[in-house]
Amino acid sequence: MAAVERLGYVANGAARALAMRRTMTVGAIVPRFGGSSFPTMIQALETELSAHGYTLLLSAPEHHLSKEPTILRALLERGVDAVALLGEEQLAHVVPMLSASRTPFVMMWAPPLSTGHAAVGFDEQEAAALVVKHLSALGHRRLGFIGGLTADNARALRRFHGFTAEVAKRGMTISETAMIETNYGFEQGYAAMERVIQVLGTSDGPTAVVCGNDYLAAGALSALDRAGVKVPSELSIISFNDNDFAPYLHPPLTTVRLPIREIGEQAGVYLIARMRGLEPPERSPLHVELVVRQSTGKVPTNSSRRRRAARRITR
Amino acid sequence: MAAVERLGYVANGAARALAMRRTMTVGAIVPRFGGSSFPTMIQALETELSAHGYTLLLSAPEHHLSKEPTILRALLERGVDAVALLGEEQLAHVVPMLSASRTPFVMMWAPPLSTGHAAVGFDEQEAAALVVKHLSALGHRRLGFIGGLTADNARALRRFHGFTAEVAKRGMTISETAMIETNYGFEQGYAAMERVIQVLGTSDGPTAVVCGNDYLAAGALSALDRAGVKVPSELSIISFNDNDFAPYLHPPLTTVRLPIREIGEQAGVYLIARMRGLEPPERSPLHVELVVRQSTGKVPTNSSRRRRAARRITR
DNA sequence: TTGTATGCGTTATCAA
DNA sequence: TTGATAACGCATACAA
Repeated sequence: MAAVERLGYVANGAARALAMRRTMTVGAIVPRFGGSSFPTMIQALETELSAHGYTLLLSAPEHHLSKEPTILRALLERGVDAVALLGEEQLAHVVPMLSASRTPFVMMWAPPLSTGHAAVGFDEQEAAALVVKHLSALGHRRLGFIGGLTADNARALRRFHGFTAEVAKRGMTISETAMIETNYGFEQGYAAMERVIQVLGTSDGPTAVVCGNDYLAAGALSALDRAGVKVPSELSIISFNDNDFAPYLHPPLTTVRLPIREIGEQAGVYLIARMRGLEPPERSPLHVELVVRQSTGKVPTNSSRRRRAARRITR
Repeated sequence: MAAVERLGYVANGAARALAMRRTMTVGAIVPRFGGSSFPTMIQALETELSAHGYTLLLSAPEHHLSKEPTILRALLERGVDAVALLGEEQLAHVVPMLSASRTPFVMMWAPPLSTGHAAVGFDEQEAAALVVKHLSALGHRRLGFIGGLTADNARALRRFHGFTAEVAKRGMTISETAMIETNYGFEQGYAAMERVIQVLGTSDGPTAVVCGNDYLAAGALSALDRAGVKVPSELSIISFNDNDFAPYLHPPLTTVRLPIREIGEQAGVYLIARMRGLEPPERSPLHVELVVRQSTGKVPTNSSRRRRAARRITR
């Protein structure tokens, strides 16, 4: 080791990889990486991997389903020992290629058991249900939803389904013009809320709107502010908290906190076990959590007024 | 190629790297990656690299100056053809190791010529000066600054210096209690602004506060909202726009837009040229830009009142 | 054009 | 324990 130090010797990983038949490298394919909440997940993944001597090879295609098999191929040619993918929707060639090369892989932010492959995620529908329940408890009966594009985003789709299912289950109604699908982003949230504002107070108007993520929520809040609509007394907003900043918005929103860091962490743990030929440890389910930051937002209804009156009497 | 397709053949990159003496891989060391504005930069870098057949090996140490030479070493052992570093402050061993292995490297988000090494960044002091000039033009005379920790963050330090220098140059004054250094973050911005609120209206109180990035700004806005302070009529806020969301806050802030994506892009272009043994193209300087989103925020002064009166008379 | 041998730097195997 | 040697899979230079 003294000689190593003195001569500045650095091992040749290519030669080592050739002889050992492993590169101590893990690939990740994460589309639309910048401007999303994926970096948090990737940071956690990288931390876990590097703690065990692995290095992360990151591919960040600009478009999700960029049709080229070349991305995964490039990773496999680099000899990655395992691969982490984003989402369960993968191009047809992906899984076969991975299987053919006997490369362990895991799908991140995907429903655990749906595809038959290893996946780590949380129950997005439950998260949406949590939100609807909360609004229901506050007395809201008519809701809107500003969410991501469901066509190319399975996560947005699950949130949307969770939302509509719970609304139906509770006999609540949906404001048609306040059901908006759009790209994630501030401008998009702003534009969407501008449309919702048109129907506020009308028979189609919602008393609460669920935002698919905090970028949308921030934009929506801006639009409401500009229009002079009071949050949450005139319209309640609640948001999925992809980026953990909705609770700090102005006014702070009630949110569902999503375990994003944990996805990366568990994905790392899983892959490391697989690469070592060990049985991956039982994964503890990831929990979503409602974080209430608004004290108001309760919609007074006749029945709740009656209950309050009744309570007073009992005392 | 038909046989390749049929047999599912995938080249062995390790063997290829051994023979070719290059891996077509670039390493990046980017500390505190999640929750920062670095992902935008990295996405751009990766896009540029992958367009030329290179793959990105990402290291994301949790702490900036994690004392271990092992991070760079791991990258070099993987045989990266080039390395991208964040910032100009590097551990003593970094540059020597890179030079010894004759690995091209570039420092991202660093002042272009200060270190004698290749660096791509923008003039952060100019950005700060732009902000101060703007506030000065609005009539502000007494400013505060809520910024990042300057001790371990050269970028925050440059912004701070640019701010104080321009304030001094213009004969403006500084509100001592409104000069706050803290970690970037919503909570931190909130807490910092709470302290500033204490002195608002007093002789030490600022009429405008510059926020070191948009996380801080969002927190600060929340604190102001809670305290019932009107923005910008009672206190103006302006922010460096690391994450491009300050313009969409509530109320939208005037910001300095920073060319973050462009850093990654130029770093990629530079490294690719170096790896090919070509002379890197002349780099066009990266420009910061003031984005005004607040129509108000003007502080009425005696002189401006006089001017307005004068104008009225002229008509 | 097609085939063959050698080197790349390490690990692993086997013999001493 | 130490030393020599054969893979590892590809690129390249050279020969046919």
